[in-house]
Amino acid sequence: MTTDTPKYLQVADQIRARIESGDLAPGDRLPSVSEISAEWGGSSSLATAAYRLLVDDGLVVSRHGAGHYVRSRETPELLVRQHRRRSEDSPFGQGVAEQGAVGSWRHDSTTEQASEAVAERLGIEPGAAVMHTSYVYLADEQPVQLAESWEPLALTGHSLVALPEVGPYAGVGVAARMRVLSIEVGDPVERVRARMANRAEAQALGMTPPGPVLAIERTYYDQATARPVETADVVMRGDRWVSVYGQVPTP
Amino acid sequence: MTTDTPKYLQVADQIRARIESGDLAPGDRLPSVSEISAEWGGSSSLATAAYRLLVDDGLVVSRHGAGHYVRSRETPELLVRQHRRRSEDSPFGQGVAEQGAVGSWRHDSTTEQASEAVAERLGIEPGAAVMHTSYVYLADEQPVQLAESWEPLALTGHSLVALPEVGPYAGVGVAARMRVLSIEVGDPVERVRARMANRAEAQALGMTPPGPVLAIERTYYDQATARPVETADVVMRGDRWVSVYGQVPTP
DNA sequence: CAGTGGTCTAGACCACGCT
DNA sequence: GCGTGGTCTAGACCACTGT
Repeated sequence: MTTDTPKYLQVADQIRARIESGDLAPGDRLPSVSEISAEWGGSSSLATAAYRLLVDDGLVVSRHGAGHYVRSRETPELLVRQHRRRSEDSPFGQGVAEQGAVGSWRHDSTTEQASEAVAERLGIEPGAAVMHTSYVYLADEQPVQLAESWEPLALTGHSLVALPEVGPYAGVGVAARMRVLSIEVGDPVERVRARMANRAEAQALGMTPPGPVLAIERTYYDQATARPVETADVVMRGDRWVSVYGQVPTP
Repeated sequence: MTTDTPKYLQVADQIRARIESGDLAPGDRLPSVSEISAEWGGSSSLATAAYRLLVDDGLVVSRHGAGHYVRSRETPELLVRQHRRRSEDSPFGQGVAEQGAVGSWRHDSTTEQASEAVAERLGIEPGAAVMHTSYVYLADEQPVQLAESWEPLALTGHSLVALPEVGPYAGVGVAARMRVLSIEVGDPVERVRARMANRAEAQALGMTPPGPVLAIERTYYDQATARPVETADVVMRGDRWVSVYGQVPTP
């Protein structure tokens, strides 16, 4: 009864088992590469390959010159994106403020002709005029979220709120701005995906190397007519954000 | 002016550059390990290490005995996970059926003592008895979704619905099963994250290499008492699933 | 069959940290 | 200084594919 699983996997599995059983606690130092070589025979590459697996899995951290250690369970501070009813704020400001961080953003608006995809999402004809705004959101000066937003210009026309981020209605969120036009918007529809950041996003979000992101396609509708009034692509660092939907019932 | 970047990284970077520039197209065969050894000198481990990086990055696939190939960009049909109100089905069945696929699942239930994390989410004492069920969901025989579910045993006790997937109430979803106990559950609260699959998940979901996943922490509450009745960790392939929240208003 | 990738050995050299 | 991990060599053997 020979085992056909490679030896370096056996080594890794044994160490993993000792970690998961609690035999080795977070922060504990693991056997050195040469200790493993002595115990299992073979060359140093064996232990190195085993540790590489565990490091890739995030179970172990290696400190050059000091040894391998069981990773301490640091759950990085998570920013929360609460999808809340009847909120007047922009969804971004809420979560950041609740974490005690300082939120801010940069933006850039231009009018363009709706692409086929945007037109589809806004229920308008391709080529119709839309206001396109790009956002970069910062928490404590660190970019953490990107968004591209589109609104039909036919809706906001030449009103005070045509430019989302200019004038008295800057930064208050779609719901409040639309109310100026006597439009009531309800909860948005959000389509959430997980994917890898592309290079531009990774650079903008300071992710080296590129990591997973939450990509949300969000659309607000006029509650009276069910017509879309704003659609946006929101991209957030997967390691920093949780997007929350629904709420605990109040009995 | 020597470069201090390791040689295997240089090899990997050069191949990556050729792929990203389009010089090497998806599906193209890459230089063999021995060809690289001949070109760069050194042993086969050099090329092997370089290819390991690229494979881990998802840029390259290796076929044992056949060579390394530029990964082809398959964007498969997206399955939709609709988070819908007043639904009696389990959330999984809906989306799959709408895509014309055949959904099925495997499961495995055991009773255990609640861990600290699970107890926190269920609002019970750590160590209290819970029913723990592991699910693997398949669409057209392909595993596409994993879930770990916990329910307080104090709730379902020795009733017909203590085992989620046994008896007349198998596969109908939490809402319908809880109604048997005269418990009305509302919409769940979902906390959505994006992260990389760990190796076990990647293997279970057939993701080679590990890719981004949607990780959803879902909790159902008793609407009358606001007490949690079920909590689950759901993991879905990020390249296959969209999770949808909210709905277009009906004027 | 020849060619390929995956695993593994035995050991060398270097960069790093003080466990 | 000495032990540590990270890189690298030269090559062996096996498992797999048909490029």
